Amino acid sequence: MRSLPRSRLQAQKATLPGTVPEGTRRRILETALRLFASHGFHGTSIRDVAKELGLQPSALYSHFPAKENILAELVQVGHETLHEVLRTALLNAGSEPAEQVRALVRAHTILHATHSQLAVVVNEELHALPPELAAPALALRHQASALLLEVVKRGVAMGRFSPPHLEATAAAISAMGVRIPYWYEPAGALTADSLAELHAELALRMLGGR
Amino acid sequence: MRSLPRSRLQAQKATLPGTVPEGTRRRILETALRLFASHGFHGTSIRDVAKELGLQPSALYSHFPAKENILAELVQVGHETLHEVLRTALLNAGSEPAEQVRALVRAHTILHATHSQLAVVVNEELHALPPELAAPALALRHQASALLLEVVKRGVAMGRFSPPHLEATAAAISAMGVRIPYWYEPAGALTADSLAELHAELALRMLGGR
DNA sequence: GTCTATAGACGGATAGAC
DNA sequence: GTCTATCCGTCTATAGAC
Repeated sequence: MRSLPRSRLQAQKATLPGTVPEGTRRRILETALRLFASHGFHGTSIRDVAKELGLQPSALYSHFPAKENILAELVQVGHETLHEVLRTALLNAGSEPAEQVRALVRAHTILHATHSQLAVVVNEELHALPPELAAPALALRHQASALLLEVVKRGVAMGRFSPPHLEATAAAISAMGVRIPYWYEPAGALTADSLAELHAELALRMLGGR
Repeated sequence: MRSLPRSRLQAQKATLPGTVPEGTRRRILETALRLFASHGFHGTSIRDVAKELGLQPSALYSHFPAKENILAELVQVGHETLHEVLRTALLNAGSEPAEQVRALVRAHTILHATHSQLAVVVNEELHALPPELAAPALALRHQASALLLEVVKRGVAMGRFSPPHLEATAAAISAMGVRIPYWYEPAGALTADSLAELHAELALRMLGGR
């Protein structure tokens, strides 16, 4: 990345959710997260990450066996966080399908609005991992998308929802969240909580739930 | 790209819309489109493109001055096509806001469903271009998104729509289309036309237009 | 317009001292 | 755990013959 052309995302804080302990290892992950989000995995070199941290390139190999393992850990943390956040939201929601959809969409929206860079890396750079490193994250992803689909199906069965198409509507609801990093500005007038309410409302409209 | 890890998209036909004449130049663009969509711009080398075409790497430089000019042309064609398709759709629609939204969403959906690879490259690899090469495409993109926003605003002013939030709802409508390449399978049961109708319906539900 | 050959920079990763 | 130094493969791009 000698040229440093454009940046995919404005370089924000790059905070890492989850339970990664403080230290150089975590600083590597946070720096790589920021650079991968801006320039992509293949557009970022080990030297770029090291320079940003004031380290020599070889120092990184005391913390990760290879460059792709840095990405793998980011992707894994991202998927674990998503899955955890959705699962908790659903557990804390009532039994009414509309409330469950609200809870899922709110959690999905807030996660994407507050961890934009991780969302971008998880969604755009997963393909750079060899299958064996991507597999655990893919399994979590399928579980997460199944959560919404099941709630929607149950709502339809109970006569609460009337979406024009199950999978396409679930995909549209999910798409709202996934696209947040590309237009939403946290510093703007719209708070993450407000956006979460908005998306919940739009989801229920799509489902015919109101 | 010695390792060839994962592929972001199933390798389809990779047809190029627009008016690029037949010949080696076009074959380069189509091959690069397929490889950029699968492995990204930085994950694809000039050698990869040449090998796929049965050419030597140096032969490509008779057609393009540099690798980034191949991407720039793909990005430009993609944005020109999008803008043209939306403009035409709007011209052929009536004056009723709901019909105009239907027309825009239908066109947006069909383009993304039938040119998935170009959509992916346009959306995920634009950042790899230096600003001066990306600028014309960015201008077209802003024009295109303004089309939807203006129709929505007019519909609100006429009392036809009642979206919970102008920009967020327009973003959600656009997101449906942009995410198509990541889940829709053209060979499946859902045709592009059916999906277009579905998305138009979902858009009008979000707008409170029915 | 395509070839062979290669220049010259940059890539990931390792060896070994401290 | 970080450093210096380096290996060596791949990268984009060019030179020059045909």
